[in-house]
Order: sequence, then C-alpha cells, then structure tokens
Amino acid sequence: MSVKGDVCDCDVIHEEIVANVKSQMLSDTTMIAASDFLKAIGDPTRVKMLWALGVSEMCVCDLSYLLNMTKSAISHQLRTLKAANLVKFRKDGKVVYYSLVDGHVNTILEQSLTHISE
Amino acid sequence: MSVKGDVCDCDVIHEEIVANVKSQMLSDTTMIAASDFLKAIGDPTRVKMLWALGVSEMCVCDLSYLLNMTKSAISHQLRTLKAANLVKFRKDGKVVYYSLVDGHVNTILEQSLTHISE
DNA sequence: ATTATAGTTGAACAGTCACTCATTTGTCAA
DNA sequence: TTGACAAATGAGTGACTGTTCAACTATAAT
Repeated sequence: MSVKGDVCDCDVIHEEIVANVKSQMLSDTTMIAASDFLKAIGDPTRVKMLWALGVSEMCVCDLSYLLNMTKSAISHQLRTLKAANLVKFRKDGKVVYYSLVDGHVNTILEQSLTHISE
Repeated sequence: MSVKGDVCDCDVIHEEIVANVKSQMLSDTTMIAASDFLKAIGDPTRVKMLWALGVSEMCVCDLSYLLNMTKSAISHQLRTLKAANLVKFRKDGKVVYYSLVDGHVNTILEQSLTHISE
C-alpha cells in the first residue's frame, strides 16, 4: 500500500498511527508559539539571566556585572526576554529593575536540569 | 560606592543582591547544558516532531508524511534530537522507529503551552 | 545649563542553523 | 546479484542570531 504526500515518497506508511497522531496535533500557530517561547529561553546568556532573576530582581547593571558582559549585550537580551513575555520591569529613577513574569520559567529550568542530569 | 568588573562600568551596583545571586548561580557547564537542551526543543519543526512522538512512536516516513517535509529534513532534525538525548530509536528491517526518551519533554511542552495561553 | 550615568537602540559582522540536493549505506525481495 | 527503498550523510546556501561599537535618550546632581 502506498500513500503519497507532496513531499514524502515512502511506500511504508502506518496509516492508522499517522491518522491518530494527526488528530492529536495542535495548530501550527500554537506549535510555533511554543517553539518561540522555548527558543527565547534556549541560550546560555538568557538561561543565566533568567536563573539569576529567579533569585532576585536586578537592574541591568547588576546583571552586567554578574555575568561579566556589557550593558548593551544584556539590554539586547532583555529585549528578547521581554518580547517573549518572560520578564517584566519597573523603573526607579535612572535604574530599571527586571524580574520574572511568573514561575513557569523556573519550572522549565528545573525540568531541564533534571533531564540533563540523567 | 563603585564596583568595577571587566566589562561593567556602572556605579550603582547592589552588592548584597549580586553576592546573594552569585552564590546561587549554577556552573557554566550546567547552564550551557540546560540551554542546549532547550535550544534543541525550541524549533517549530522539532516541537511538532516531539509532540507527535509523544502520541506514538513513528518511523521517519510517517513523520515526513505527517509534517509534509522531506525525509532528509526529518532525518537531520532527528539527528539533533538524538544528540540532545530527546529521542531514541529501534530498527526493524529497513524501517527505523523513533520515540521519546522520557516524559520530561512532554512536561516542558505542556508548561510552554500553559505559559503562552496566559 | 551642564555634566555624568543607567539604559536603549541600530548597524554591522561573524557564527550558527534549517533546509535542499546529491550521494551513500543498509536491508529486503526477486 | 541486481534492483528497490528506508534512512543517513555531507556540502552548500540563504536566513537568522548574539555580540560589539557608536550614537542616542532619560534621569539626576552640581
């Protein structure tokens, strides 16, 4: 039995399995949103920043000092994290304090640590 | 009071906060491993593949058909997922069946969905 | 007003990434 | 042994990404 898609040129397709899986797939939009969210966390600098902000709110300068990076680099990354709705901020004079939006990030980071330590 | 790092040129550093956060930071190796893991999930195609494999094990051909992509593209992505220890496989003749290594991925995907729907 | 500083922004550059295409490997059947 | 096919692989390409650098904004102090 042969089922041909636009791209796949296989003869051995497990139709029932594929049909079942297809029925349980989420929308493209949802999948992409999920991957955007995960991609926003999936960077060494941003993981460090998020982990740090999970301990305490900090200003750009604190993060810059803690991670030994320029304020510019930190600021650019904070922009990415803001866009992904991972961090929020409050202003106090010249200083801008950043903190985590919610606990989901910590949960995911913990899960990641569990995974890599197995 | 002014504390100068190699890169940071700030005057306003919250020393106590930074010291506290610093004591709770993980090793660079750990942070990088975590970000590698998350980066491996953080791609639309791979999210779809992982979600699909969370429903049922499938061969390359099934995935290719389901996601309407070439077997080559799927195979390349499976390589990435294998390298990140996210999927495992078993061979049966010419066919190679892939499945999730454990439930961590599903947990993380669920968390991601919760986050983006808020 | 002037100066200093925390933070942001845009352009540019180097490195990375996902997909395509062509080729190759491994297994099965005739 | 030959042909067919599932899957893997390497090179190549266009797009994306993280950092640097320089310029800019906004707030505070003198």
